[in-house]
Amino acid sequence: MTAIRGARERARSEITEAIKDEARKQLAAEGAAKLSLRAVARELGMASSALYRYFPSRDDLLTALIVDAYNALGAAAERARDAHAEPPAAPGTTTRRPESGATSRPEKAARGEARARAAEHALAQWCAICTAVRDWALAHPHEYALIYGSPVPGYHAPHTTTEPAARVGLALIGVARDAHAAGLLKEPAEPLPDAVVADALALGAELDVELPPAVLARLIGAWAQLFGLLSFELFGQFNRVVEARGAFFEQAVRQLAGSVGLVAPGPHATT
Amino acid sequence: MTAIRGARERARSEITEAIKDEARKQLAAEGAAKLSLRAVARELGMASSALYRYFPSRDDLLTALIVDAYNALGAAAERARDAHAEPPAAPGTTTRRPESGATSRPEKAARGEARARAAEHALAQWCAICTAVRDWALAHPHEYALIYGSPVPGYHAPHTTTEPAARVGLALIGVARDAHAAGLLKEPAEPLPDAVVADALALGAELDVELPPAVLARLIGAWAQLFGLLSFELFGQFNRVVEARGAFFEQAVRQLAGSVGLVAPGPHATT
DNA sequence: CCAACGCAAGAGCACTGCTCTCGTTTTTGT
DNA sequence: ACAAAAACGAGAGCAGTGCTCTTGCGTTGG
Repeated sequence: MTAIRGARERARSEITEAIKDEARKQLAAEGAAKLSLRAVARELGMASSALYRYFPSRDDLLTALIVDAYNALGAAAERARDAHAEPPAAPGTTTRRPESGATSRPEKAARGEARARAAEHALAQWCAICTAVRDWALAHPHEYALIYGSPVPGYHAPHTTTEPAARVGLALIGVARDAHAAGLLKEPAEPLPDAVVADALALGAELDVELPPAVLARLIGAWAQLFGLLSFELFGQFNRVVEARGAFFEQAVRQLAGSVGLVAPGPHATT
Repeated sequence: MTAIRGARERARSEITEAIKDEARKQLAAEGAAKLSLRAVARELGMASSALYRYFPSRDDLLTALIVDAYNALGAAAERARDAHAEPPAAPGTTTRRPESGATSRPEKAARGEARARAAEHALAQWCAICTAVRDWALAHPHEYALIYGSPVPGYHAPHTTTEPAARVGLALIGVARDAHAAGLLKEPAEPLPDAVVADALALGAELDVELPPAVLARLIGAWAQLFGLLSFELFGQFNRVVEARGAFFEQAVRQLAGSVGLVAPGPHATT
């Protein structure tokens, strides 16, 4: 059955993967523009024409690489988020504070401290996602350029790319959603154009996420700024302008978190 | 002299310009990747080899186009800024307010109103620059992709591009500088990493501009976000996410202005 | 006036994406 | 189990590319 007919299909998927691997290698070495089907075939020891059995055109190979890159980046972001997932109030796992007074402290203060810890957690998650995205981009600059640089000329993103492309955006929105559900989000009070509100509501409904339109709008802005910063850094726009790239990025990301309402709480009270 | 020997040189510069024009046409039609020297030569009725007398390689042609694009974009931004330049308190030019009471009003209130008007002007200038940049980008998407998309593979920006590339950034910084000089800038009080402060100070010294490091850092962030927004809009990342692109952009730009300290004053007082 | 230089044209090289054909191998239907 | 059908690999070939080299023509300057 699947084992017999699988022989071919497994060989096919293996070769497909080998082609993509070799293509990725050339991509990392020379960039998307210099990726050559013939060179890939040559390196794999097959005729160039045979490659067309696996990818009907060069653009299709690129599309496959794009999807993979989106998924790799999205996976990196989600991994960072999950590594900073909120621990379910397990005692003893985090920094144990002196419990000398037992429950003598007013419950309100304890709650406030828990809130502060949760808020800090949300902020850490936000920063972790952003840093993971940056790390991935720095490690795979050409793949980053492939997905966030100029689109290839005649190419219109097929539907298969839109879902992987949304993963980091969704991760960021998720952090905000959780914070909002926990009442940790300071909603910005600003007048919003009706059209923007409509877009935000539609987006919130489509993603099934409960967030004020203003927050959603700012999230999209933060999303764009995140990749604006990365594109500028990777594409050389920061040359002779920003030298401490990492520190600047960290700083900008924290400010970004603040702009969507994720505030870093002071030790006791947030002003 | 220059008129006689200019015969050749004028012909040369004319042909150079014709080549760039035709290249721009193909760029706008098909994108940078499909720009072909042979096609340009064909369209101009000359042998492809003749073209190499004017541009030693395809990358050099692209570089010339990049410089031109940076300059066109920068000029558009500066034009928008100058069109919204602060009128030198010429009476009768702006909305004339009723002077019934002559100088009966307290001087302090009049000054406050002038400050509010100036602040509004700075904000208008900021928004005008950003909108002009967006308009240019929407009108010349491929040229925008050429300068703010993925860099061409083997290509490292020569020194001639750095100056034109800085023009819109400088325009934005100029607005902030003027506002700061007029005492209209609300400096953000936030802890800044030392390395970022150092970069900001170095940049401020190099540009000879008096601005607090925090403002400069936020200006760079705003600069990156501006082009992050545009890249996302132009490269299709906003498909099925943001529909009211213009309104969203306007809104984001206003928020950006606020983040660098350019506050839109209320009719009488700023909270 | 003639050498020197700038210029245009053509041929040619190595490369690309892609198509078509032609055997071979593997899968599948009966 | 055998034949039909589908998938596959290799080669030749087409049109196109960037770029180099050589050749001849025209203008420029000593």
